[in-house]
Amino acid sequence: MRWTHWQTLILKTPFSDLSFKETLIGGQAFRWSFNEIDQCWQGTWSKSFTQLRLNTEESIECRFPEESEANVTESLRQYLLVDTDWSYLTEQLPWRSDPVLADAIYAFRGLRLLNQPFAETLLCFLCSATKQIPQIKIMCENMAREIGSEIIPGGPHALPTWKQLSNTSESVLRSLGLGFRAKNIKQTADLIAGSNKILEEIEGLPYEEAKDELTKFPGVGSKIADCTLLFGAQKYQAFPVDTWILKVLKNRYRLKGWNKDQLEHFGRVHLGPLAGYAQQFLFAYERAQR
DNA sequence: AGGCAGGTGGCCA
DNA sequence: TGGCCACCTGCC
Repeated sequence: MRWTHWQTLILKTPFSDLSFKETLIGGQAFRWSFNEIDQCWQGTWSKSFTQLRLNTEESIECRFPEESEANVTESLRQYLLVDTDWSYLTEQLPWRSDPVLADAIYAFRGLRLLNQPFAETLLCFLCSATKQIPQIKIMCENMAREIGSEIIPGGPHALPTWKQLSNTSESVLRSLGLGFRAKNIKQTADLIAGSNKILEEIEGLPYEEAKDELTKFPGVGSKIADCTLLFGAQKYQAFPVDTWILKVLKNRYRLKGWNKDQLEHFGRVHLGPLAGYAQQFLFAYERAQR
């Protein structure tokens, strides 16, 4: 594969080495890996494929297969939200009165949320139930390879569309290692394929309504709906409570005995309209201690 | 070798 | 409402 020359992308907010890596493979996206031969990160989203490396902290370099669509650089800029002022958003978080959050922000300075395609985000997180990140990545790779379309001739495949998934049998999905998630994905695919523009409509709804709609899909509960809205629809008030956040809240915030609904409510009230961004810091911080 | 992992949904008190 | 459990599969 022939690559374009490396281009520089200036970032409004710098990364650190740690936050760059955490942003790509920390668990909000499952389509990035380190290419040892080229010594850079590579990943796919939508119909795009790119390689990235951290240049200075204020900029990254990117390149694309020569056959890429003309707008691929702009697509990457939107995916990475290069013009968003993440340091300003971080300032809005209640770290001044919250030493746990302050520590997490300090450790992962420059961490950001990606702006992933909504449909793909839903699919990836439907795979995530009781699975660790490496396993989720394998499921996504398998689906892309066997069902998704080639992005570049001879290159990687995109994740399948919901249309492609609805044309795939549950047993084929099971053969790709999805386990009991295969049934949920198949049924969700049939619902989406049978209703024109339903995902676009949900993505455009206000947070609460979008969450209500998403949880109507089989296999999508509160946590997966919140991940989909946070990482795939830029609804930053979404506050996914998973096992790691449960640990943070129960142990570091001393909220043992609270149930999940109460903890979700606590997060929303205490962390405010950017609760999801705060969650990403807390998640990274807690996982780093394991 | 058995238990557990970025959950969800159904069932029962 | 709240607790318990099955559900696939792979990995330690």
